[in-house]
Amino acid sequence: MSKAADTRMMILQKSFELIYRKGYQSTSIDEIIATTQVTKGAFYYHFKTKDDMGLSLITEVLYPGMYNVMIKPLEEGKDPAKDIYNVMENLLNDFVFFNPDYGCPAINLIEEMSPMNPVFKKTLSKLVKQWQNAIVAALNKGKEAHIFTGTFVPEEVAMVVISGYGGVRNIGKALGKSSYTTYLKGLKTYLNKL
Amino acid sequence: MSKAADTRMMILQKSFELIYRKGYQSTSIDEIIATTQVTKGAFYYHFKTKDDMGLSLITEVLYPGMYNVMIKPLEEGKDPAKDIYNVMENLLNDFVFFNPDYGCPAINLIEEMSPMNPVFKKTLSKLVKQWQNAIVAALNKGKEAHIFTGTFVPEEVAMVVISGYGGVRNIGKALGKSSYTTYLKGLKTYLNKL
DNA sequence: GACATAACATACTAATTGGTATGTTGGCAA
DNA sequence: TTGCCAACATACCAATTAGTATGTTATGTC
Repeated sequence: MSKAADTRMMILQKSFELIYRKGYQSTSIDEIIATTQVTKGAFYYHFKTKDDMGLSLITEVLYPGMYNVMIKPLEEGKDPAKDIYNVMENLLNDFVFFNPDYGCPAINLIEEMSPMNPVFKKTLSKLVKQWQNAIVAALNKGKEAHIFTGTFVPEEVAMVVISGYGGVRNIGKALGKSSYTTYLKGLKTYLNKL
Repeated sequence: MSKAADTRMMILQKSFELIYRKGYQSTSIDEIIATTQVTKGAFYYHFKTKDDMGLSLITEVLYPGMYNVMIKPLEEGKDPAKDIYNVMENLLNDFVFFNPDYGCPAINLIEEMSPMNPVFKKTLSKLVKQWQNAIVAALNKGKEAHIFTGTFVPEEVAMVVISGYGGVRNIGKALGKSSYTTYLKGLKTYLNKL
């Protein structure tokens, strides 16, 4: 990677951390260049506008990171109920970078930016749809393998699961990490009844 | 109500609408006084700071409004599973003031303000806890009346339900109102299996 | 080593922010 | 009718915002 690409990626990563903790609109360019030790000229050489940087951040940092944790395990796994639960537990408990106080960077951005900016909305909705598709595909694979006892609509289960994640990330900001534990127990019971 | 109290409440309600659509930090005092036709002097006569207004907004506008829709029906109802579903459907579909694009004002404020301001966090967490308690109480009443066939932990079910709401309000911002419909179907199936 | 351009650096700007200082006015008690 | 204070109104301010104009320096190519 060239030095310029290094600089660019460094700006994106540090910005990602700042925005994760403070929100997109509340993170100023001045603060970003202060923490990255990069000058304003350098910043605007790499990114046309703040939103250009924000969108690059989603596609180049958030997107790949989320794919590895939220989607890949579902594509590779064999027992959907267990796989979904493990993905969720991994997301909620094992990511030390993800703090209950600050929630999930993807959920935060959806919350803040979807109503403000249609380009953000579209970019972020892709992420949600991909997760949704991965969960539905996993459940359908499980159905074909006859490992479920009841009947259910995979799309509906996927929506309940995804919403649960987004919501517990939100509730966790107010009530703390104990929300995660309680939610995970409830999720396990739910998935086992499928 | 005195004229001064009228002015104060009018500021709170108009601010509530603005903040609901734009977020708390992105809604400026200047914009509030422009839409309320109230001068800056009047605003700062009624509220010490912006945060003072924000907190008043939560306790005096958001809180009472949410109580009527989220908690009261559960206290009065007889069939918890049905009651919980009805509250949710009512919240998601019947409130014309609540737009999928802008989500839920309470959830939005939790998302944005809990990490930034401990006073907001505490004030908002009360709202969540009250809803949680109401759901748990309703489920326990149902258990005593032996209307459930399975066994479950009410606290866990409450967390799954609350999280589901917060999450689908989030996802809905990205994917639109169809998320609500799918989620509600999944929720109904879930509640019927209790 | 000359030259071009990529990769930055510095200094500025106009607009917006929350908040304040200092007014003015309307209504009610004495 | 006078005096007083609640309830506003106006004019300002320092700090911060995203973005720009105009530099300088590093780096690869011939």
